[in-house]
Amino acid sequence: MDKTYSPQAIEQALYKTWEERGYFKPSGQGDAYCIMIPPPNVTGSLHMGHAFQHTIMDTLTRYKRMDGYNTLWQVGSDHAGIATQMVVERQLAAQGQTRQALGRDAFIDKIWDWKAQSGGTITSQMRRLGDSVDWDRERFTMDDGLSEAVQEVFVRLHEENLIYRGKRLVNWDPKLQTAISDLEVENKEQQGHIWHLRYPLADGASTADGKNYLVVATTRPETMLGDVCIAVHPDDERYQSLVGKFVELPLVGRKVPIIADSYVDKEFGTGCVKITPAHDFNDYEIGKRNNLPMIAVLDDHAHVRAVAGLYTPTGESLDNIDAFDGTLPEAYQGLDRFDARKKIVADFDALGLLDKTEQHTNKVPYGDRGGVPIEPHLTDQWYVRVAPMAEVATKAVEDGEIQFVPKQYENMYFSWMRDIQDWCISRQLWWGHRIPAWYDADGNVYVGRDEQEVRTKHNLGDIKLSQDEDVLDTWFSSALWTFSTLGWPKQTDDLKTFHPTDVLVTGFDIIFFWVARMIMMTMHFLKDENGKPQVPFKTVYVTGLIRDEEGQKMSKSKGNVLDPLDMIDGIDLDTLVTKRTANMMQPQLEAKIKKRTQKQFPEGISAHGTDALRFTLAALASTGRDINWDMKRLEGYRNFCNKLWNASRYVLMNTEEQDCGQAGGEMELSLADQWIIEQFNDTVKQFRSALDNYRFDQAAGIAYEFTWNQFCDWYLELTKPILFNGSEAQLRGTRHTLITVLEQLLRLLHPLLPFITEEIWQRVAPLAGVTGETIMLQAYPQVQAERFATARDDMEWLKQVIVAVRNIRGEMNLSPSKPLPVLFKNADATAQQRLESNASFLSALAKLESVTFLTASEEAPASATALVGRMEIHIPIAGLIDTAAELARLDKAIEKAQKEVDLFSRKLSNENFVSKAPAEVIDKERAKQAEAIETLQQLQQQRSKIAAL
RNA sequence: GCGUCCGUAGCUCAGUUGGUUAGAGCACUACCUUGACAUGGUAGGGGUCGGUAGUUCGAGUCUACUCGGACGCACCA
Repeated sequence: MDKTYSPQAIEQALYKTWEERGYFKPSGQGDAYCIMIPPPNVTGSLHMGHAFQHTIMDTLTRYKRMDGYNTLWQVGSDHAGIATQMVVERQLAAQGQTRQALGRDAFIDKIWDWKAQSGGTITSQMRRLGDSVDWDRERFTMDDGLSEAVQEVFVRLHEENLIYRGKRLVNWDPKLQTAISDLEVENKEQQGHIWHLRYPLADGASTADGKNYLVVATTRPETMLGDVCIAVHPDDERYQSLVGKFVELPLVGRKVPIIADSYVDKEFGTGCVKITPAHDFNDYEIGKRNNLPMIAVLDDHAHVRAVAGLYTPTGESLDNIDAFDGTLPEAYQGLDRFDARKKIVADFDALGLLDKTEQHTNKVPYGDRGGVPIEPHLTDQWYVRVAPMAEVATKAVEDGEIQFVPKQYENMYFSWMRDIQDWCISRQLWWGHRIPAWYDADGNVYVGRDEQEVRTKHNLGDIKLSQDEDVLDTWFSSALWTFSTLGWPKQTDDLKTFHPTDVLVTGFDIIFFWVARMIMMTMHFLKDENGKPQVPFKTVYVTGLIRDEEGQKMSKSKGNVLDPLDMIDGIDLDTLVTKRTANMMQPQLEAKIKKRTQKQFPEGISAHGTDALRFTLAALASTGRDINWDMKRLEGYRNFCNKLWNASRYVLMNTEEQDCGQAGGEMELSLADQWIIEQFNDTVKQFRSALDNYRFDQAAGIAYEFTWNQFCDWYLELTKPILFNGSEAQLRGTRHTLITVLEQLLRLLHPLLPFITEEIWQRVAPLAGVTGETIMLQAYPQVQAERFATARDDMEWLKQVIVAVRNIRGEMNLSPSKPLPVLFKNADATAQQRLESNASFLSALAKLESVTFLTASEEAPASATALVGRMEIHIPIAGLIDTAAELARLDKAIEKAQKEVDLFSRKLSNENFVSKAPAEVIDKERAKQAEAIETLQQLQQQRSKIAAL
């Protein structure tokens, strides 16, 4: 083996072998264990958050696979409707083309081209991360099978009246020209204005205080073109007498009524609200409640129309409203919404109808993709009636059929499910699943699996039909992921075997988008043999966000994004800067990002390898918490890998071509051998329990502690005296222990550190008498019955003695190379036995020259001392050290002991404590007090002895 | 406005149902090229757990209030 661990030399070749040999496939044996990958965007790339989630999924998958389960990690990607279409449109724009010019079919072909070209990015990244997914089952939301599932679900839901089409107010993105769901709207706080407009009262009416106008406050004056009434609170004494009367709508010259509705807040603004049902969600509700018509004044581009759309409260078209035919004032026709706003304010001002203008902070809805303000817009859309499905889905979590880890996310889930809105599933895009609905010339709609089915079912003969132009929300297909990937609507063996799946690993940000909808859809369509709805998964492990060192979210515009592959392979500064500043939408940020990057990574990033990255992510994965990324941790865990590598080198150097006892022969296990076997057994127990409880941070800690602090620091050192001086039987015992413990340790660590463990295991396994092609398919270590209980106690005690001697050496500044004579006093029979039978360990690790036992009556010479229990350790200091240093050392120890004595005395002299605390607690405190007093006395005696010199 | 989470050593984080003298990694100090490893070894320094008030024999751990930060939901004419 090379002296230094170099991940780049081993990782990729190993993965290739694993994949080629089909190790990632379900074994077909044992209970099923299945994880569905959250499908990443097919044309995207993996970021640190993915690396994090994939580490967790792969760790679980490898653990369960080794533990004998029929394990499937299902892989695939989604088509990311808007995002992908935007990317390709941008490419077209760069060539001076538009999708409209290209036409629908040609444009979709372009997207498939783009998918073919960029779709490999993610899969190659996943291979670099070591993901043990079954590549032969890779699925894509737009492939034939999944498309069939989408269609089937749509048709069936429609038949069940759970999907309907209607003209409703939706969130409309005027830039992307499509509807989006509530979830895709981000409310941004913004400094704006609120305008107070005067609406003259009609028919000579006047307000209580004698004015001939009402004042309404609005942040969106341009919508006044579509006002249908003024609303006041029914209890508002200022306006009660005006209810039922009318105002003259300025600029448009329509008369609209004054109505009473308790939605209005008397305290806010003037207490009068203009109502525009076609342009505001609250107004829409008021309109429906009060049976008011709707006047839509903006078109799909959010420009003022020439002729407004006129509708009944439920969305049917009207020719006119009270003789108003919809024609809007010429002055505003064709104006963009914001230009219209300016002009309307100016015109009110000119007419003396602008009462006042105030500064106002309000929240403006923005589309999370297009980045422009969303316009509430009346359009025909398809909806899923989710309430009935939500009820079932909520109950599944309430009843514990599905559990969130950490549990607190269940609250978030419940709060969303409680007042869930119907889901707008149609999108005015080209890239996606085309809605399986056809229209005849009269606008009648027919839903079916294909045109032929529709014609047959509805006896349409050969009349002209045209399919709905729209596609479905990407999340509609993602919602079917757990069962569509397994072959549904066919009743496949895979479905029977792997569904319901076991764990879903995902970020909290898509609990609503994805998790909740998956639960609803799955439970609606999949039933077990008793007809009971099947959950898609039993556990939802929710991860936090990976942030940068300063706790900032990683984002392209901040220029603080880290690519997991750069953690693995390393990257030089220039390349990193180039990467971070490429394709900036805002070029002015470039300089800032460059500076920041140069400051953060003056030397670039060095290579750390996949294993170190994975271990770091696991170690940082405390539940339910965001992770502030820390390069130092990554470095530390690369060092850990190096440690494991070199420890293995040591083991191999001492076992290769040696008799490790595999062929029989007398074998004697040393105390250290026995101790490490028990330590390892404990570690297996803890490690498994950590994984079973999704505590990857603890698992990493347990692995680190055992490997470095026990196996390397103690055990390997303890084998040296035996390997250099042991008998045949002892050699065989120690070599056997070395190689078998290492072999098992590698198996234990494999789920977290797949590459390094496989690489080493290939050499180690034969020496340990283990056969098999790969560590991946070896049995996972099991907890064994305890074999060497006393060895563990003996060794832990011996370690204390060694540490005590080292401590004296360190504190007294004695050269590490100088062997020291040591005298033991007050050694009881057990202590003496422990010391005598392990003299070689003691001498080697504490570097001793001689060991002497003093009887009770023998006086120790002037010494530096330490206590282990009641036993005194003396290292004669004559000629070695100055007494001042030893006095200082003792003073420190005395101070500490004194503190303890005080603490326990205080506790035990507390009447309340003694009378109320449980007896066992008191006994424990008493014992500790006695111990502390004895320690203090011994130290004080020793001090006076030294002081007397 | 409603709700959730977080605030523990210089930094990043653990700390299970309240019970020893609060832990780890990194960073720091001293010494050490010892035949697995300087991506190393040995020893060491460092926090009273955001604040206040409570409950309790006992609180980092429970309660209330409070300060600071993150997030979710709702509202804003």
